[in-house]
Amino acid sequence: MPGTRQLAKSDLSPLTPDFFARDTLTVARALLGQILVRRDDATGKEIHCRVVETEAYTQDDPACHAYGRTTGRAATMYKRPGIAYVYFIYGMYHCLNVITEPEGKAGAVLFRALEPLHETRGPKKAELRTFGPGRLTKALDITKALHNEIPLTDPTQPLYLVKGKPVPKTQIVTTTRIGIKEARDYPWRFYEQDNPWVSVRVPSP
DNA sequence: GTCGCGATTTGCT
DNA sequence: GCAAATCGCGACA
Repeated sequence: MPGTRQLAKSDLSPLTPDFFARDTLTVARALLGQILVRRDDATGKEIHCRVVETEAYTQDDPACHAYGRTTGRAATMYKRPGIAYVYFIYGMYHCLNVITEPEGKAGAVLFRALEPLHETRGPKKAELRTFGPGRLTKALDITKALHNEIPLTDPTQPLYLVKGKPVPKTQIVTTTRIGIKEARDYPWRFYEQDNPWVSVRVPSP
């Protein structure tokens, strides 16, 4: 269909396992600007969100669930790159991560904030409250029971990632992670500068 | 089996 | 600013 403004198929191409089978910090930055798709199979409706804030967790990182552990929930972090790691926290919230590094090496990126692409109102009045790791899973109905360990590289899944426009390096803010005791000083949180959907911004000078 | 606490959010002081 | 909500997981017995 020449001349139409319909999205080209390549615009919806999923991220591949190769994208995730890299250094966790690289993936955490590269994920900014990519698109998370949530499909409701009952209605066929899809919600598309840009990734605007991430955090990295690695095997050698004292704040990581897989630090010194290979069993229990930590086992997920050693599995195939590109699958989801969803855990339940504080008795009421789920957190969404994607597994990184080659299989056998633990690593994950936590999704901390998303920008819903068809949300017309700002974060404060938004129907979809997708800023903050606990809020975004609630807004998109993401749960451990339904979504843990599903491949986010597979568009037949109700939750998956497709290619977006990467956020340029100059627009990425690098800072410390939120809500952890260990390794508080690691600069392993990344977000898109000036994006209103970011959960916690570094105080401006 | 029991205990303490967490990659959070909200509401109240 | 601070504490409550609320339960799975990991540590220890």
